[in-house]
Amino acid sequence: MTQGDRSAGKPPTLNDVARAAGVSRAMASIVLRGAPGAADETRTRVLAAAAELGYRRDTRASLLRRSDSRLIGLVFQIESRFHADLVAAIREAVDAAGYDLVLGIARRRGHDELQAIDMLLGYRCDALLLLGTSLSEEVLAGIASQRPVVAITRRLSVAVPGCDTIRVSDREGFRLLVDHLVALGHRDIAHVDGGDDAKASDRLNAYVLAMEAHGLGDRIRVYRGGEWADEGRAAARPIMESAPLPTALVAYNDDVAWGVMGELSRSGVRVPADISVTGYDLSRTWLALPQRLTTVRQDVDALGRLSVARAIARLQGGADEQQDIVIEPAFVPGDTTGPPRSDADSGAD
Amino acid sequence: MTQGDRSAGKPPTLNDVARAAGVSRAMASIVLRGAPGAADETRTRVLAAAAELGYRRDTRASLLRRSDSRLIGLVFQIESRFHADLVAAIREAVDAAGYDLVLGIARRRGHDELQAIDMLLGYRCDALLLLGTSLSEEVLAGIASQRPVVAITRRLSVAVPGCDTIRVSDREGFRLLVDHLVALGHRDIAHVDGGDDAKASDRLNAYVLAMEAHGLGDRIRVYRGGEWADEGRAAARPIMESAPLPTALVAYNDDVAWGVMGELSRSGVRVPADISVTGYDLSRTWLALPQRLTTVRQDVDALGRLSVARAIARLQGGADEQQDIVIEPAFVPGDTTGPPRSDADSGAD
DNA sequence: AACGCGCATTAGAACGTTCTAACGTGGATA
DNA sequence: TATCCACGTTAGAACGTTCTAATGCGCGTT
Repeated sequence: MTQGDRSAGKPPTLNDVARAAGVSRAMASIVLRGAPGAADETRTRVLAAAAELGYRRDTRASLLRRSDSRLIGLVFQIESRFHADLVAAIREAVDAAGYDLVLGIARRRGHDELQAIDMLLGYRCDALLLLGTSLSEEVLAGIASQRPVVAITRRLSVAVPGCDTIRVSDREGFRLLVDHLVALGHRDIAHVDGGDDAKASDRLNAYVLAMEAHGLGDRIRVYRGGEWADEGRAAARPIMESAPLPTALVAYNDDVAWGVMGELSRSGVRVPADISVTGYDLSRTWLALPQRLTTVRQDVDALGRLSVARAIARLQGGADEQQDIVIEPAFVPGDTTGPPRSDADSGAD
Repeated sequence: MTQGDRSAGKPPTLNDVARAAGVSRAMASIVLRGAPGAADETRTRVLAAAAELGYRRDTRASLLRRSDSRLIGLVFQIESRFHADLVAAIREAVDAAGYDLVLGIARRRGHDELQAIDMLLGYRCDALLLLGTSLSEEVLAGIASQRPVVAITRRLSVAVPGCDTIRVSDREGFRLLVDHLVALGHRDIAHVDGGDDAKASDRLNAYVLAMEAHGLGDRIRVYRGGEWADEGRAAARPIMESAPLPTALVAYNDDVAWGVMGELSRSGVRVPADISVTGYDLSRTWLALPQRLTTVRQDVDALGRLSVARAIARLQGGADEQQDIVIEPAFVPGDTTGPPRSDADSGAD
């Protein structure tokens, strides 16, 4: 009674359970972690004692002692709708694999992405998943030398040992969008780009390639956008001030597309009557709206499943060669695209 | 050379740093944690050694040994836009207070909220913040008996020792909305409720009270909604089939409002010409859209700051009485509300 | 009867950190 | 000169778990 005052605030420990069940601490550990090597009778006795005491394993101690942490770290941007969808999918996959997920938040402007990674490394996560990271290949190499890294929706310009990537083919995605618009009769198709975002140049190139494939190289026009809806809104003014208004806009992603459309709408420009707009991602959030955005679906479930699988493959060894997994996108028709206005300079030259 | 192969995968430990700096492990610990009691010369020497080796403190061990974990756990719904805003604000406040944040995801249908809490308790967080929890007072009491809990945007029907709450006054919020609509000339103001969500009955009551305050008790009408945009969309059909169409809808939150509006729009009902709609929350996401939702702002920065402050006050003791913090909401006019159509039965009786 | 094997169980070390209690040392005070 | 104190420093225990190696035991085989 005078020793081991469990009655107080301290949560019960493995020792308490062992004592209550009349076994050694080691035995209690074996039972509670479901390891083989305990008699059925003992097992039930220990479990009963644990339940009785309200025992809960101390994760800190467990992680410290374990050889493999079975912990996967994930850095994402809390403000991104697309990231939210992806995090949910990843969580599912990580659960299914029997791992635990530790979340690190990177805020919108991404200055603290490194801080989040630092925290995850502090927990000694087995592997790191980075969502839409904007870190340089050099920095990534430094991190990947410590833990396996999977960069999701990111392409590397230089191979980084220990760092795999997984992404949807932007080239294919933008080809689908431009094909669609061209089929509708558009030629003046402009791009609202991703600004400083990591994937911006990829998607810009994809847009350029798609345009050139249709012989529209001279119609290429790019407006500065960004990653977020308000950056899309900011792009509306220069667009509306353009001499011949483009008849279609291919935006960097869904959020930017909605931002542009919002501002255009406010100025009386109608979508798709006056101008067609496309997005990229298929974020679930926007599905509630009356208008369905013509966009390209990045399959978050597949991205989640495959990235987790890749990380675990690394951990279990025998997967040392750097991989760049590419998923094919799917075109999703909506009602923000239509034929160009007849008074637009469709086939002027 | 044969002992302590730091060159291998193992990250350097405090022992390695101490050895490299020629001090004891305890001294290295003091320096690296910025504790007082080390000579300046020693301090620089240890820091240099740590930097040289690329030392990073092992959070697991540190947490295990520390008396106070300085860890605050937060459970939120990854799919909620409003939660995303709030998480960002909380993160800010937790950072500022010198604590660390551990995130637990509850998925949309909330079945795994307990699982997330379990995980946070496993890390022995000092305190728990629960966002829009749907747990019963009984379950909350069980958790709050172990750690201080702050339930955010939640009201308790029974006082739960150890569990504080913080919320925006729904009563005041709905009063503002109904006042606004009545001032515009509306009388047939219906409510699209929160379905099974925890706050649903609170807001329903708030709506009823506001209606009665205007002598509109006989005009009270409630449609089943929910917490999410698609539940709002599902509410559109019964609304449109109503005998006299309500001239205004007060929705449970922004997401539901957008869902309802989306479906109404698709059916040719125009907002606000044919029907006025209001939301609740002021989620940042929707600000990009051309239409500004008339809604009520829940100040996420204040909610975040105050809830963290409350949790920390509990931890530092002397704050044992249960608190129910209420913040006043702010009316945010938008363009989804306007005067009712003249052919509606405005003053029929 | 001696041996080997599989099984349940346990003592004790280990994980990397922080805390407690002590130590030595120099300088100021009595 | 003896005493005290502040300060920098350290040895060693502690946190709660898991891992390693060993122990005892019953049973079938040689």
